[in-house]
Amino acid sequence: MMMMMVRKSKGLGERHQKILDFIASYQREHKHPPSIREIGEHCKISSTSVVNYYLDQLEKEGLLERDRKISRGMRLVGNSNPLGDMLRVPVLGVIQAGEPILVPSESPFTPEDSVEIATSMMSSKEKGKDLFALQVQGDSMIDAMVNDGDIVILKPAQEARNGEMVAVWLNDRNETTLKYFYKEKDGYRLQPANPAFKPIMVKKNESLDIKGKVVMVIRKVDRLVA
Amino acid sequence: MMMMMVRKSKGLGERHQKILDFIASYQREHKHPPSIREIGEHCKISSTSVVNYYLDQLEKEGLLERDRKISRGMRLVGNSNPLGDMLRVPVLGVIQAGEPILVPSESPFTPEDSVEIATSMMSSKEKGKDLFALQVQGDSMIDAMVNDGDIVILKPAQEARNGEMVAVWLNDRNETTLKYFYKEKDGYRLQPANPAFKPIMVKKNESLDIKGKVVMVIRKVDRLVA
DNA sequence: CTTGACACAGAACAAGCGTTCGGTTATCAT
DNA sequence: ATGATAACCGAACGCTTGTTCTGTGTCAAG
Repeated sequence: MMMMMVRKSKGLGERHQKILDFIASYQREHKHPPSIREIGEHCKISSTSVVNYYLDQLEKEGLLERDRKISRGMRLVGNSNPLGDMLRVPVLGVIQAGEPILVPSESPFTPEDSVEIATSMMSSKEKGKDLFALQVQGDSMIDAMVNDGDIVILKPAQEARNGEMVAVWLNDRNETTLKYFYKEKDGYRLQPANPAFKPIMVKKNESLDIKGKVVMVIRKVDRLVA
Repeated sequence: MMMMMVRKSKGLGERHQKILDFIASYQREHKHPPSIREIGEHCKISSTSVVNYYLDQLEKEGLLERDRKISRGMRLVGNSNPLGDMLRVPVLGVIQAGEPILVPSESPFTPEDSVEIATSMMSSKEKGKDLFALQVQGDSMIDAMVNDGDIVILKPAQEARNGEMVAVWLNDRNETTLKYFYKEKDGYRLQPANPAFKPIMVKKNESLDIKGKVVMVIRKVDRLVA
């Protein structure tokens, strides 16, 4: 006689996990959910009703959501969900001292590369798709706590409110830099993120060229350093 | 007589864009692609054949991929694709000087929160799901170029290779810190990421408690700073 | 004025697919 | 034993959905 998978409703069974894993991997590969029959084939379940049976259980346990009556109408919930909203932010070039910063309109070429950021990591209003990214080259931003190789995500802007971190072109110093912006009575104060560094004071008559607001800094540490 | 949308094959039309946008928003909402008829309804196209007609064009222009014969078998390609592979990394707690670092096995509770990272941002081998994240509290990591509030993504580890950034518990100093790890002849050298700081030398007999390797640092700058 | 492409509509067809129902086997408490 | 329940199978039903075919009005080139 055939052996049944004995589980008797004590939590998640092997079959449940296998189905969950398959949905995740299928979704990763095809970018859309599998059909009931496809799940059945892969998990060696010969009847669609059994797959449906398991899917219902997974839904009851809150691991899956189903849109009844519509084909492939399912999605994984919680940590197992491999797909999520993301923004593809184009990396327009590099930012370094001594060279003007690129802004989207100035970029002559299509972005060579881009970085993907989960929308859940973005604050509500930065989710517009005008964001762009730059890779920091050199150690000139260490006072802004930004390392060589870091990726900064920027939102185009020509002005800023107090406390916002901006990318500015300092004409008299001939350099691009990242600083917290503060408007003061006699001009502007550009405060480094690192409290060990002193602020830069810019007088009202001097030109202050804000290029964008920094919304995120990302550092991949998988590379080695000397 | 009825006015036709005249486009005559010169690039992308208004209709094409509307369809693209609808697929993206539908996918964002339902986590699976729409059906041809759903596209038609929303874009005011009364015939499924016309939707199919447009979908074919979008595919030819490389903006869409289609899995023929299967329901809702389509996906956006390139920058318009709102969905992508991501890892949900649990934020297990905070890391701060003076307190031991949490490692996954020590965490007694389910993660309160988590951060979503695109797998494309991860180097190949860190994609296992044993990663965890900690939020930095305080300014004690500024020599590691890590700011108050930053989120560090860690991979559990008890040992490290030269050049890797590790989270260590320094017993004699009674603090947690992030440093680049180097094994030397008489012990270990812990190098701050910021070149302005001096390395910490640890002798062989002293205890060096590596808790994990840092694979990424993320800083959300949308919050304001004093 | 014709011709042909383009942009549609509508209907019909055939798969794809979720759902349901009757039936079977195994395990377990009573 | 026996009934209840969980874990299945297989088949049928019918809606969903992609596909295809015929036809129509528009517009620009010849």
